[in-house]
Amino acid sequence: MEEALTPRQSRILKHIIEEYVVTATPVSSEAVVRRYEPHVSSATVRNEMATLQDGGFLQHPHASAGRVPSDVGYRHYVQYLMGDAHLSQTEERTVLHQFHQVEGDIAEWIHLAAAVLSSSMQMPVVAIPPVAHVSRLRRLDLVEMSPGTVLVVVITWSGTVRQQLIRVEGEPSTTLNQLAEHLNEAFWEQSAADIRVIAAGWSDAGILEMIAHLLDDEDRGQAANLRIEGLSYMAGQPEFGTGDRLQPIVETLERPRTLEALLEPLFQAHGVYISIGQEQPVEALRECSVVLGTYGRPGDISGVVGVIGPTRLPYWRAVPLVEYVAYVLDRLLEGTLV
Amino acid sequence: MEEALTPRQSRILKHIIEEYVVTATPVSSEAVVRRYEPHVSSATVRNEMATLQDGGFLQHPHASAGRVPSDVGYRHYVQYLMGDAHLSQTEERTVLHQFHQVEGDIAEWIHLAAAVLSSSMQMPVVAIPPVAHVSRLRRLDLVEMSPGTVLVVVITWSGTVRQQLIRVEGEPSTTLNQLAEHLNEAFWEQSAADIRVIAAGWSDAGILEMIAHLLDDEDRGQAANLRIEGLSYMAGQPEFGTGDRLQPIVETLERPRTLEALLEPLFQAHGVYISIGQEQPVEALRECSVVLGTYGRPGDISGVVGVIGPTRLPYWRAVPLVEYVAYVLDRLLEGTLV
DNA sequence: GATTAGCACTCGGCACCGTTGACTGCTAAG
DNA sequence: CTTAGCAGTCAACGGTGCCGAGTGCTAATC
Repeated sequence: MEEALTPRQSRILKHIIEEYVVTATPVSSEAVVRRYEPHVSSATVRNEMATLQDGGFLQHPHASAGRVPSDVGYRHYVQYLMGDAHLSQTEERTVLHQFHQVEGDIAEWIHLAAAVLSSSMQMPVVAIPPVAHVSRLRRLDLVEMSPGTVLVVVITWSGTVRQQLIRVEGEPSTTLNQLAEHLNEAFWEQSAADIRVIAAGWSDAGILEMIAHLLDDEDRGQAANLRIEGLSYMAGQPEFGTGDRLQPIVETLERPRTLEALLEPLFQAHGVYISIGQEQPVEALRECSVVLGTYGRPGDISGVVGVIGPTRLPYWRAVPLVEYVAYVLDRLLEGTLV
Repeated sequence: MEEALTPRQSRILKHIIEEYVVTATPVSSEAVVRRYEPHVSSATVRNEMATLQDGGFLQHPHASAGRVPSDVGYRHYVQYLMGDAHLSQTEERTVLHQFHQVEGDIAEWIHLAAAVLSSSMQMPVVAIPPVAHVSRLRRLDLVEMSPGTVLVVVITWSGTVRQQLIRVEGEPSTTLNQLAEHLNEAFWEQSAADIRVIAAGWSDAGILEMIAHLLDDEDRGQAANLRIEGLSYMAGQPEFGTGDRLQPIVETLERPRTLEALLEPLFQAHGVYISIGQEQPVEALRECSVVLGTYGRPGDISGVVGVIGPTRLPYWRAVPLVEYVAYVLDRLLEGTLV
């Protein structure tokens, strides 16, 4: 274990990070003195920077360049140096106001959350609508689309709606409503597992399996609903300027599977979660960081919103913003938006 | 108007395009002779190439480079030179087989169509689920989510499901099912316009307007459902290798509005539609081409699938592939998949 | 008249190179 | 512990010259 940082070292690290995040170029000792620490000489700062580098907080691209924060440096920053920033009153009001506009529409919530985050951060965004840990049936509908084809619509406890077409052998359509009513009574508030248990000793197991499957689907259904927006912002980042650097990252972000893996731990946790560079489980995102926030009730109905960017991302803005958007979604989900 | 092309000029143009699409580098007269026209000398080909250039079919990046097809050249190619390529039997079977796997699930159809196209073409893909020109109500559901909050679920004639939360003043929930039943009877097969007319002379206009709005939504709802996938492939294209070229394009493709504009004409038409480079209405896509296919019944229920890439795209593969995928979706939509 | 060989010409790309300037690390003095 | 001073390092930059790919033209040939 290294020595703890002196107050001045902490300050210098903080300055370097905040400078580098903005300029995207290595920070020199001169720059630190000029902009932040005018009472010491650049030589002093150089000594401190060398110490910080030994501690693993900074990197040195080459001899005649300034310093760049390392993943460890960023981690230290978000844990000890950043403080807990908040949005300003007016910013909070602006965000809230936008959500007021779409109060009723679940699908729009998550869309808007993505839009707010990505336009404000100028970075890609992931947003997952509220999904239930264990889905229970709230309502079932059977609608005849054409002779022999029935649309099964399942509404889950969390308000997600899923549908699937199935074919049936020529049954009189009058039965359909009655059948739906019957199933609704029988399986109200049941989970996929429950339904499967009952289905075992049932004659018409086919449609029940389908219903159970649709409920299942929601559990692992983040993939379907998981949406990433603002990928174009990645192309604007100087570290990913060339196509060959950019392509694997965008490809990874487009694939729902890897994102799912990225978000997996979140469904247990609560609050804001930050993963920086190498900490990432996903290989291709080794030069990226994510700031994620959960909303809803962990283990029950919950979702995730967050931003993704290069490790050089303005954590001090991302964290409070994600925090606040998650908070608003939380309240929306509780139906208590004032 | 220029002279019509001689057969040999046509052949050379065709060769140059097919070569350039694969190699992405200007094609020299020597290359044409070597690979395609061994019975004439390079000087002859040069003369023909000069003529083609005068006709506007080719471009000449600089004096010591080969020729590159122009937009006019590509247009000529797809109209007269390409012929009507088809997928091989085995390719068709492969595609069909994949669709068999997900026969029941509407949402999966369009997803799969996108996956098939983008993985086969290695290019971005747009895919719009079937939307109705005029949506009619097939079924309505009212589900109480929590006291005072009701989820309105609308199933349209084309099988799209849309939902929205509304708040109501403390009404006994027993009425809710009856109310839904009542509304279902009253508005079965009605369009948004119809409902609005009736709503005018009705006491409880709020919920009716909501229902009408959800039906409206589907009309302009392409935006919500419009999905573009495989953006990462754009980063792999040599013409968009640098971030500053790539960014405006990806940004444009991510914005549903501009895509909608791009697809607008399609909802009237039928068959495969090709737009090349400058022909595009969208400014930022001046160096891109799209190959789009419609499925469904034009003017009624229809959707669009297609690929987007640099003008240098393998039209001879894109066209039959899009054609076939659209054809399969067509049949799926008719419920006649064998 | 169409084709072709031959040749001069053009121009982008690349490697090379010295210069510049931005920073650092070190040392020795304060 | 701090600081001034200085030598050392290295990326970036602009210039130069060469190479080679590929053309356009011309004159000879079929």
